[in-house]
Amino acid sequence: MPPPPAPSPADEDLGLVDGLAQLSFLVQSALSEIAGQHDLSVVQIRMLGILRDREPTMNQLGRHLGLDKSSITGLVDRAQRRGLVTRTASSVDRRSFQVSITDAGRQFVQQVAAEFAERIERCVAPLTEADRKRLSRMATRIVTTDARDRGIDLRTTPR
Amino acid sequence: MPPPPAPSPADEDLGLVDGLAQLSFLVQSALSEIAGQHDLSVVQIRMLGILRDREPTMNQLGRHLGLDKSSITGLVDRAQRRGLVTRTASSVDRRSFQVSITDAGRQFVQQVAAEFAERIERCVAPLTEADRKRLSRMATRIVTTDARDRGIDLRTTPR
DNA sequence: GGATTTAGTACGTGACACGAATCAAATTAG
DNA sequence: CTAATTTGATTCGTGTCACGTACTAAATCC
Repeated sequence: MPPPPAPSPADEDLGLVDGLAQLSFLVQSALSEIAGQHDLSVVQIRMLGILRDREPTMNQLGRHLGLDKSSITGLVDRAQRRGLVTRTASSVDRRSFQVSITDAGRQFVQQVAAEFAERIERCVAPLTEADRKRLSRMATRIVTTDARDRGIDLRTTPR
Repeated sequence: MPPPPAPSPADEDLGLVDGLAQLSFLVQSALSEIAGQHDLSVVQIRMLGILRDREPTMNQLGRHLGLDKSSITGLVDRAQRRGLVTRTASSVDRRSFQVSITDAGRQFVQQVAAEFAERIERCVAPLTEADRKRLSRMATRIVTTDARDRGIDLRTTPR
């Protein structure tokens, strides 16, 4: 949430909670803006990002994105209509499909990822190299711990 | 974007860019989940958070949220319908309204903020106290620098 | 005073997200 | 080996959100 500590003079610390909240809004809006320039939504990009090194079923994709399966159908529909992904009938379960990224989709995601990286690095420029290293470590730590906590999810999905 | 470095053994560093991206997804999903438990959306909560210590016009509110004015009408409409905010005719400009949070809205936002803080602190627990302090400082630094860069926005809006 | 800008609304469109209902295929029970 | 249940996915209806366009009324400019 926005700057609560209005009554400060110089550079007041926002506190961990508000700082992280605002940082997440910053990152998200950067992502949204860049994706938008390629006429893609954040969710679409997130999906493509997942599909970079995975070939999940609809269901698995839904779990990755934290979305209901009923949301996935439309998501994949739209992406497929634009030639970003494909549905392939599963050979083991005749009910399910494997979702794969197409070359076009891969190009998109690479382009967006590059622009995003550039943007983030610009935001992070005011930090010292040592701090950036620390920040990277800490973010990784938080994210992986959380992933572990809420049921394993890391690694690809070829199980 | 999800865990790209799959070929690692222990706790590989995700890198700054991916680490921050995933961290932002984590924060956002926490926020979304908590807001959802109170039957509110992230945007609604964000708006209420802004209105905690501001009383902007529709237009100013839109700028705070980075949304088009046409989006604001519906947003405020829905919130007003639920008794979370009010529109008050401006005394200086007969075209515009001041948007204010109601007591009910304030209660909601306080409750959500508390739960959110608790959740974030839990996520951040694996870090040492010193690291948490550093993380807070760095997040603040990034956020405030960015705000300064893209046209001043900090502080309340009584300009 | 007339032209232009500004604040907000109305309307249509489209992406998401969800829950409930549905169907077919797979799995489990008995 | 049927019968019952579970599971993968789709459809449909609803609601939020975001945008662009068009429009009204009030300010402001000249």
